[in-house]
Amino acid sequence: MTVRTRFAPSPTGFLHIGGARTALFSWAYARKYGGSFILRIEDTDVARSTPEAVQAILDGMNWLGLNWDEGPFYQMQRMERYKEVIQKLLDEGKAYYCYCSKEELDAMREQQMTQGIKPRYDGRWRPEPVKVLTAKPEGIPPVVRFKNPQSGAVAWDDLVKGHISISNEELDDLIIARADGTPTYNFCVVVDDWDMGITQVIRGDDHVNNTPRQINMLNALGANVPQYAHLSMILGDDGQKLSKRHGAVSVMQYDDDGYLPEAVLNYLARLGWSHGDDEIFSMEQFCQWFDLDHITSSAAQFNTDKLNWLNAHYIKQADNAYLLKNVSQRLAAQGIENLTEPALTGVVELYRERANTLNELASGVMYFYRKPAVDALAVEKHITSEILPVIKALAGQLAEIEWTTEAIHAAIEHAVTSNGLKFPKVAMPLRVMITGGTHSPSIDAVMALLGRDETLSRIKAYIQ
RNA sequence: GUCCCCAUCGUCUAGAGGCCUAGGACACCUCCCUUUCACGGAGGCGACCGGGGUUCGAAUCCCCGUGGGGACGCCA
Repeated sequence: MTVRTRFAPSPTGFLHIGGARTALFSWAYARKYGGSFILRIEDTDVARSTPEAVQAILDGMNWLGLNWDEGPFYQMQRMERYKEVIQKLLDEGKAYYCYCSKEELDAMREQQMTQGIKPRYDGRWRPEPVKVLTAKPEGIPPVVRFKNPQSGAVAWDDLVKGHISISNEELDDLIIARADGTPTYNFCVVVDDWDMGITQVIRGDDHVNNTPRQINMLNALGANVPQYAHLSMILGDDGQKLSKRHGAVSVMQYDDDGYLPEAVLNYLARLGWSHGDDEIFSMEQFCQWFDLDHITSSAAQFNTDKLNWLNAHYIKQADNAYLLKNVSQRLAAQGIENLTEPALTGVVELYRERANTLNELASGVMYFYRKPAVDALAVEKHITSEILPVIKALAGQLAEIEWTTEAIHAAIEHAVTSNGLKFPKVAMPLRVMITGGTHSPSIDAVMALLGRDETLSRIKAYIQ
C-alpha cells in the first residue's frame, strides 16, 4: 500500500518546535517510502482558529522546507461530509442524541471524581433494546454521541510505543456533534483519516488516549484502521513542559535568532530519533535512513547548546552567497546598509568560522561598518602609556606599506622585535583601537580588510 | 482519583541476553595549535532509578516499587 501520512495542526497559534518535529517525521516517512505527505488544517474550533495562525504554520513549514503533496485541507470546508457521516451513524444506530445539559454533565463528572473513579458519561441517553429513555426535554438542542462498545478492549501496535491495549470500559460515548450541529475533533479526524486514505498516523503522544476512540469509530464506519506512531513530547531546555506560557516559541523565532533551517531540521531529527552514531546529516540522508523503529519513546529535553553546535557547523558549510544575503539583511535591520567598503564577502569569510548564529555573525562583523563601541576596561588594560609611542611609530609605517595582511603583519612584527616585546603586547592595543574589544580574528587580517584609511583613523584617535 | 505512557552520563542518544571494563555527540575540564577570542586537534570527567525474579549469563526479558509525563471537555 502506498504510504500516506499527514500533519494536522490546529491553527490556534504558531508552529512550535514540537509540531515541527511531528511534521518532519511524517514528512520524512512519506519521502522515504515514496508516499504522499498531506497537510490538513484542523480549524473546527472556530473561536480559537485564526487565518494568521494558518499563515504562521504555512510559513514555518515553508521555512523548514517541509513541502506537502496534498492540501492544505481545511476541516471547516468539509462540514457537509462530516454531517453526512454523522447522519449515517445515526441511521445505523451507531450514534444517538443526548439531551444532557452541561450542568448535568459537570455534576456527573464531579460526583465520579469524588468517588475516585474515572469521569465518564454514564450513557443515560444511550438507547438499548429493553431500556426506556426519559422523555426528551423541551427546547434543549441535543448533541450526538457515538455508541462506543461497552466491553472488550481496543488494542493496536503502536509503531513507537509498542502494543497498547485499552479496555472499552475506560471509554465512554463521546460527543461527535455539538448542540449546534458542528462535529468535534475526534470525529473529524476519523472521517478525514479515512477519506484521505492515511496509512500511518504520526502525531504527538498526547493523542494516545484518543486513539482507542478513533479506532472504535473507524471500525463502526467499516473504515481501514491506519497504523499509529505516537511521538513523545519535547521538553524545554530546563526540562519543563513547553507551553505558550513557558518556553514555547515559533520555529520562525529560530530564523529571527539566526539559525539555519538545516540546523534546526538536523537537530530536530536527532531529538528522539537516531541512526547509530550519526549526528550531522542532510535531509536527503535523513529521508533514506528514517524509520519508526529508532524513535525513543521517552520525552526529550531540548538543548540549545547542541543546536548551536549544529548551527555553527552549517554556517561553516553554507555557501557564501547565502550567508552574504542573510547577513546583509540582518545588518540592514540594524541600520547598516552600504556594505561596499570593505566588501562583505571578505568580512564574512573572516567570521564564519567563529559564529554560532547568523546574528552573532552579523554583530561580530558590525565594527567594519560602524565605529565600534569601546570597552573602557580593555582600553585601560592594553593601551598603556608605554605602548603608545610604539603604536605611533607603527602607524607611521602603516601609512607607507603595501596594504596586505602579510605586509601589515611584517610591520607589526617589526614593531614588536625592534622594541623587544611580545606580539600580543602590540596586537592587543591595536585590536582594542580598531575593534573596540579584545576578541577578534588576527588583527592584521582585520586591518587589511578594514582598509588603510579607516584603520589609521581609528588608531589616531588614541595617539593624539 | 482512574487509565495510559515513560525511565542509560548534566543533555541528546547507541544498545533487540554474552561483542558492555556500557559506545558516540553536545556541554564541562586539561593539554596542543595560537596574536586575543573562537575554530581545529588530542586526552579527561561522567550513566544502566530501586528491589525481586527468569537465565550459565540481564542495561537488555518478567513482576513489584519509586519517580516523571500524559489523558480523563459540546478544545484540538
